[in-house]
Amino acid sequence: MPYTTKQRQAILTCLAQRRAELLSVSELASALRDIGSPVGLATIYRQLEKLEETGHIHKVNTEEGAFYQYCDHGESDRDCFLLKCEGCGRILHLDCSHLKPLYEHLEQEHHFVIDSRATMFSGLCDVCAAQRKEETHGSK
Amino acid sequence: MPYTTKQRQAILTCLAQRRAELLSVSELASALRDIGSPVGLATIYRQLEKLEETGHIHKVNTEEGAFYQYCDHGESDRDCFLLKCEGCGRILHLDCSHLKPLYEHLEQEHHFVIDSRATMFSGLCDVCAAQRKEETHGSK
DNA sequence: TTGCGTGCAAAGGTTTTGCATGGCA
DNA sequence: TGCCATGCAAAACCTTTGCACGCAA
Repeated sequence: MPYTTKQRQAILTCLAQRRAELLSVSELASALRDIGSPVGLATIYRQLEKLEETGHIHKVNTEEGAFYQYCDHGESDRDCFLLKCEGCGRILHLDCSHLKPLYEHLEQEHHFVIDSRATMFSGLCDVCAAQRKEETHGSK
Repeated sequence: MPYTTKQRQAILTCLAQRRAELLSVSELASALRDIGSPVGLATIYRQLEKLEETGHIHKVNTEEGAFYQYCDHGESDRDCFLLKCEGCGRILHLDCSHLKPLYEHLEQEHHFVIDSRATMFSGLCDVCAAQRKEETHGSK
């Protein structure tokens, strides 16, 4: 492990505590400010790059920009399944046993190896789907 | 179909002719200049957004920024499944009967409605997977 | 003490926006 | 004629870089 500075520590801790979410750099910056450990933007970018290289975190590029996620070192054979709601913009995590068989099928039959940590399913969460359905019925 | 302007036409033609590649906005702009149909940057961005909405092209967000690719899949109400190769960056289309049941499961059990046109599976295509495997064996 | 990490501010690049103009239906 | 698309330039953003200083090993 390289240097351990309090900034690096704070960044990693912050991401670890909110491991269920994907954080943008600005969200991370304000989260750090909120817990009383403000870190300069340049430092955040530099540390995130290093943390990604060392496998501590994962970077996800989306339509809305880059997001960072704590990486559970546990050799994550667990199905990590990301759902992005197009309605409210939130990113949900899901453990679902139906995924692995599908991925195996894709690999064996279609010769494509899925990277589940980088795969983001887009759609609507229950709240937004219900809301949209209501709107459709409601007017016009 | 909305207006068909020569700029829109030029952009789509340019992407179609180079459908094997992913083009960045600046690459697209200079390609348009090269064929004698220069288009303003703002217009390119605005048309790309529309072309993406109508399903004519794909937008790919990568580490190196956004890229655009012509979509061969046409209008089709058929289920269009997208695979993005992290190795070569290309987007592959796939018709696979295993996906629909999964999506139904997600909707019924996890209350998440998948938007298959917006969902991009990330991973490695057969070529890149083989290459990577080779590299791993080869050195170190 | 040494060298990497930090913060600030400036630079760089990309994408969006405002507004007057132009062209298709 | 009425709209929408266009082009330009400015603005807004995000990310990187240069440099002097600070702090962990």
